[in-house]
Amino acid sequence: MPELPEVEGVVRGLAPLVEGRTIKQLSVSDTVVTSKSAGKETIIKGKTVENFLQDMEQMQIQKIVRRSKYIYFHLQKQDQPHLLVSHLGMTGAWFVVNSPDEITEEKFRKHAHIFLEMEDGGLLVYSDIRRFGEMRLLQSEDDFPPLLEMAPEPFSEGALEHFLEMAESMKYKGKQIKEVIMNGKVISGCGNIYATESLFHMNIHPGRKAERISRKRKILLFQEIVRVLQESIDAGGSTISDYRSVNGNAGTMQDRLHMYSKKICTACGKPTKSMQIAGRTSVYCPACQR
DNA sequence: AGCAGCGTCCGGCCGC
DNA sequence: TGCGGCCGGACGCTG
Repeated sequence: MPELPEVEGVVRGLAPLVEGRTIKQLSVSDTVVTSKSAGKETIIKGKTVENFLQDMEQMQIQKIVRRSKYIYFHLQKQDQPHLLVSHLGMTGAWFVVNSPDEITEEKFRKHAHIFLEMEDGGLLVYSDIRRFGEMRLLQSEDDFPPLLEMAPEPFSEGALEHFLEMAESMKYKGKQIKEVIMNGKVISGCGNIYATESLFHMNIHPGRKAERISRKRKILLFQEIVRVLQESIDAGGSTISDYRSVNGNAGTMQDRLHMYSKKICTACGKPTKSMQIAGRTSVYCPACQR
């Protein structure tokens, strides 16, 4: 389940392989064609398959950057800038190969959906087992307003201030802290894994109301989130279920997790508990976290 | 207007 | 072995 560190790993892998290259032609899987013609919004959002294929042709990939959990492909065609925004959903992955057979893991090979063929050879493939991922071709961020509402990058100046302002606003102060920190308008890139870990390290119960946490502890919590995200980036992300970096590479952060998917608290040895917060399973230690 | 809650997009995996 | 139920980012819709 890719969160900020995993997406960062994908971007770092992808950028040197495809920046500067031009998409000669492209295709999508029969599955996507069939689903889309049945009226579904499978992977390719806000465009027909036909228009997507036509518009993407001859695009030059200028730059690839991460923004929150999204991958931004800055593109250009006939001097016009475009932006391909890719979200990996639960099970999305990118591969740079010569042929789809080179995708070694069967489930990713079997669920390869978008094929971008480069002018100078090589194939950029998007695979997505559950098809929860998204691909949007825009002129710029302005074409898709939710992107404009994202919180600043957590490592950037102003991110802490933004977090405090949001968390202390009327809208969020009555909400459970885990829901607040997993909200992309409050903090960028913190999903279930890193929210769970940060709250555990801070001994904060995930169900505690935001307003019942002092400003001082909120600041420490924010700093802990940033630290955990950075630790995970340095470890290459967490390889959990279907996350893969470019070409199927794996990270090691899953070995450094202390609470996410644990049955026993790694601090006190007592059994953990789990509750639903904003519809998501939230694991915590009732003894350590208050 | 704004918000809570649900629907959407799915296959893997678990338990019976 | 077959099969129903559960899981989940984030937008979009509904009441």
